[in-house]
Amino acid sequence: MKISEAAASSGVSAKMIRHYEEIGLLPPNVRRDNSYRDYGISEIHELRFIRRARDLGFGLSDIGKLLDLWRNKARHSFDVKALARAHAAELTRKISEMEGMRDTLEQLAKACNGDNRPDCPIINDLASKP
Amino acid sequence: MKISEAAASSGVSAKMIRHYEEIGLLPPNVRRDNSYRDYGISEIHELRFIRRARDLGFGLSDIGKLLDLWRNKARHSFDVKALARAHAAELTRKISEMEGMRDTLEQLAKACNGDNRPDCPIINDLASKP
DNA sequence: TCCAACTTTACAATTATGGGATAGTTTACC
DNA sequence: GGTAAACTATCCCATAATTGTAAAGTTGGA
Repeated sequence: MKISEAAASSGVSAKMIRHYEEIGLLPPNVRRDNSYRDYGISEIHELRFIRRARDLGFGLSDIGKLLDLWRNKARHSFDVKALARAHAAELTRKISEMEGMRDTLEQLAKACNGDNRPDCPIINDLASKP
Repeated sequence: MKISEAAASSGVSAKMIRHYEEIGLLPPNVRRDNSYRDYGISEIHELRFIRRARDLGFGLSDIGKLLDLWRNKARHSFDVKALARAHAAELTRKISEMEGMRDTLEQLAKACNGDNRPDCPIINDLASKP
């Protein structure tokens, strides 16, 4: 299977497949005589694994660890669980942070007339906070 | 006031002050004879404005627009409000996305034994989603 | 005067992805 | 068989915001 087919059936762009290979997330691909990369079913599975992990917000560093665990049949599920929980906690932290921003913004926007005059609590807040 | 003092009293690092100047967010700073940048009260206020906007998650492009509005005494508050609401909506969108990730992860983690055995619903999910 | 602490500029790294250029290869069609 | 479209390869650049580092010049106090 050529790279564009692998991309289509994994949901990872050809550009990214090459990139993941370059940074060592994927092992160097065997080339055919024409120097084209060649992909089989197992590579497609790896790419889908990466794609799903990306969709869940994992960073490439975590994905590398998850791939190692996946490949390791002697893995301990608590290692996987720890990675998942740590990432979930980080997501929760970011969510809280963003909720704080959004709530502040909504509060300020609610207090803003939104008319043709210049007076605006939003600008005032930005300008006056020490 | 030298740059490190401006940094200390605005909460924006010296590095970032120079960067904001370079990308045009701040006007070119008047230099003293020694080529050192010199800051006064009004510059500190601008820097604090930027810092507060960053704390609310605005991107530098939006911050540029907000600074223009702030400087423009003939501004219309609805322009400010529109920026704030658009950013709040974007935050909400990202929050939802991340909540989805987190909830999926927590659900999978809950179903994972987290013991010494390899079986793990998290890995299974990553490996099996098409 | 000398040294520490500062400032300057310039360049690189980070994270993950996309865009483009150029050169070589395959494939489909005539 | 030849030609053109479509593909692949590699390389460099760009994004957004921030930090780090290095080299060279400046200040200020002992």
